[in-house]
Amino acid sequence: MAKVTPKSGGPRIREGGAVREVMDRIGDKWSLLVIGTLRAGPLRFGELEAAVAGISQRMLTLTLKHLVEDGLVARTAYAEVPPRVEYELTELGRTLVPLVMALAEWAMANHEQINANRSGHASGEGRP
Amino acid sequence: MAKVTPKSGGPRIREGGAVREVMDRIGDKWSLLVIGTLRAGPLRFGELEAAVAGISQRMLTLTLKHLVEDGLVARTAYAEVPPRVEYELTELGRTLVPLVMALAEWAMANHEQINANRSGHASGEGRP
DNA sequence: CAGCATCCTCGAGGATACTG
DNA sequence: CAGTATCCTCGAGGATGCTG
Repeated sequence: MAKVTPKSGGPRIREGGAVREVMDRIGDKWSLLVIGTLRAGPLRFGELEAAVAGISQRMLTLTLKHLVEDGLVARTAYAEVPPRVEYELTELGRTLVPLVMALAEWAMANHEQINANRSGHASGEGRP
Repeated sequence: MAKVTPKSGGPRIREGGAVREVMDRIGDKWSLLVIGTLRAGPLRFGELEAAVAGISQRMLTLTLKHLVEDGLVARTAYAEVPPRVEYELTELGRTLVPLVMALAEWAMANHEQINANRSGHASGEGRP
């Protein structure tokens, strides 16, 4: 996989590889939800589990592991009992917050219209 | 259910339902790729297939069908032979373009760093 | 509390072939 | 050219139980 078909005149962007690559990482709903949830500050595992609510413990573990690996989230374990672990966005992760929030806001602003379109999409879809 | 966004003061956003819902639709990589590809103007089925390149014909069909149902993409079939069908973003779909592009640009700007972090994520991930 | 490990299901998605 | 139909695989992801 490589270049996209260069279209005449249009401001073409090299979206082939990088976007796909990154999307495979942060493109899944859990990652985006977690990032959005962490934007306010550090949270513990349990807090995240409650905040995202709907995510399984396994998925939260995996998602966090990936995000930490990618350097989007920092994990801090406090060696005490009971164990406490906090997750927070790194600088890199924070640069993603505005995009995630924009997406979230778009979703909230338009999900009704989308639902409406989906129900009877023979009337006037797409024309707000 | 026209939820307002209390983004100022209380840094808590009602992201539970709507975001998840919309993410399930446009959150998959194919939808985002297709939307991004269509931003320059109408494209025919075959052009899209070539432009996205990596997408299977089946997935393109399904993705387009969903996007049309959601009112993000308009389908125009010209009754002629050989058949010609063009897809283009609706008004609603166009409002999503800036976000998609922002995501694409973020991806291209940071995928190297992410890859670096993933390889040896004990060095300087995130930017501590 | 935080988090691996295991089993199992279910549907996203690719390959292929056919049609209008 | 623009799909539709069918089969089949593979891995995302939930449920459950155990450990540090």
